[in-house]
Amino acid sequence: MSLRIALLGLLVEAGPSSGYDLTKHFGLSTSNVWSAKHSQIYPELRKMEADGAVTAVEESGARNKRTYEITDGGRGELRRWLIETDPNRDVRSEACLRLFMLPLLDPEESLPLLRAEAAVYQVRVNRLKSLAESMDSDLNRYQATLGVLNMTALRDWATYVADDIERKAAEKRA
Amino acid sequence: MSLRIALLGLLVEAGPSSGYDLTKHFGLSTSNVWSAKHSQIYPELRKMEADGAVTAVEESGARNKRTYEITDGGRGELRRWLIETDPNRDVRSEACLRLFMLPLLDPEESLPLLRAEAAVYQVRVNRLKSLAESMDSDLNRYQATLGVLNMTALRDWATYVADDIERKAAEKRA
DNA sequence: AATAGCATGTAAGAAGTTACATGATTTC
DNA sequence: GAAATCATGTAACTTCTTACATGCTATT
Repeated sequence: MSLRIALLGLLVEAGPSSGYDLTKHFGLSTSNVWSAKHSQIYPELRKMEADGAVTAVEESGARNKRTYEITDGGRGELRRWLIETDPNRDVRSEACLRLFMLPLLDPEESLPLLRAEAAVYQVRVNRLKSLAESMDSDLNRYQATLGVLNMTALRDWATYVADDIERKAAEKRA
Repeated sequence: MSLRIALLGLLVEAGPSSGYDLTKHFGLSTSNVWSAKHSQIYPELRKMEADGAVTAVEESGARNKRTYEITDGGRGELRRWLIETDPNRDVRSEACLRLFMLPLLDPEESLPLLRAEAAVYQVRVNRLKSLAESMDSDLNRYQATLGVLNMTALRDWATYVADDIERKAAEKRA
C-alpha cells in the first residue's frame, strides 16, 4: 500500500511522470521516508493503471517511454488514505538500528564510528538546508525541512552519545 | 540481515531471552528503528541457532519455552557488522510518508490532521523522556534518547507546517 | 469458569531486493 | 567510439505480514 500511496503523492506533486522519473524521486528527499527500486515501481504502475488510479501515455518516439498521470480516482484514493487511515508507526531504518547498537562496542571502537555518523548527518543537514532554501513550492520546502529536522536529530544524538562516552572514559582513567 | 542483527543486539543487551521476550522488545523502544512480528522472529532464531550464532535451552517445564543466548560467534558477527558495514541509509516509515504528503490536502483538511500528529508525537516525547530517566543502563538511556530526539523532530515539523499553513490561509483571507 | 497473558509455531501471500536483460541517446 | 544516462522490463529469491493453529498458567 505504501508504495502505491507514495507514487500517487509524487504524481500529484510532480505532475505527469515516467517510471524512471519516479524512481529518481526515491533517491532524493523522498528516500527519507520511503524508497523503492525501479523493479518494484514499474510493475506497480502497471497495476495502478489496470485499477484506474493512473493513466499512461506511451511515447511514439524512439525511447520507449510511458508517462503516467494520476486520475480523479487516484486523487480520491490518496485523499481518503491521508484522511482516514491510521498509519503504521513502525520505522525501519538500518542506519538507525546500527546507531542504536553502536554503544555496545568498546569506547575505542564506538567513538570514531559515532563521530563519523555525526559527520554523515551533518553533511545531510547542510545539503537539505540548501535544498529547502532553493525550493519554490511550499510542499517541497516542507519535505526538505522534515529531512533537515530528522537528520539534525541523528547528528545531535551521535554527538551527545560520543561526548557522554568520552566523558565517562576520561572519568574512569582519572 | 537487519532482523538478525537486531536480535543479536537485543540478546547482548537483555541477556538470554525467549522469542516471546524478543518479540516484546520490538514493541518498545526498538520499534523506533526496526520491528518484526513473532512469526518472523521464531524461524529466524531457529536459523541463527543452526548457524551457531545463538544457543538454545529448552525448558522442561509445562510451558514450552526456549531461551536463546548469544554465542562468541554471534558476538563476533555483530561486532563485525557494526564496524565494517556501511549501512543502508534508506528509511521506511509509513507515518512519515503520510506526514510528508499531508500538505497536499486543503488547509481545512490538513490542519487538524497536522495538529493531531503533533499531539501524537508529543505524547511519545513525554513517554520516552520519562523512560530515558528511569533507565539504569547507559545503553538503554541512549536508545530512549534517540527516540526522544526523533519524536521531537516530528512534533516540531508538524507544528511548524501547521503554523505556516495557518498563517498563509489567514494572509489569503485578509 | 472465563479472560488475559504466556509461549510457540506454520502456511499463504504480499512486498521488496538483486541480478539479468535490452536498447536508445547524449556528451566527451 | 566510449561512457554516461535515459528508459523499461522480468525472474528468482528473500523478507515481511496476515491469518490460522495450539495449549498452558495466572488472575478475577
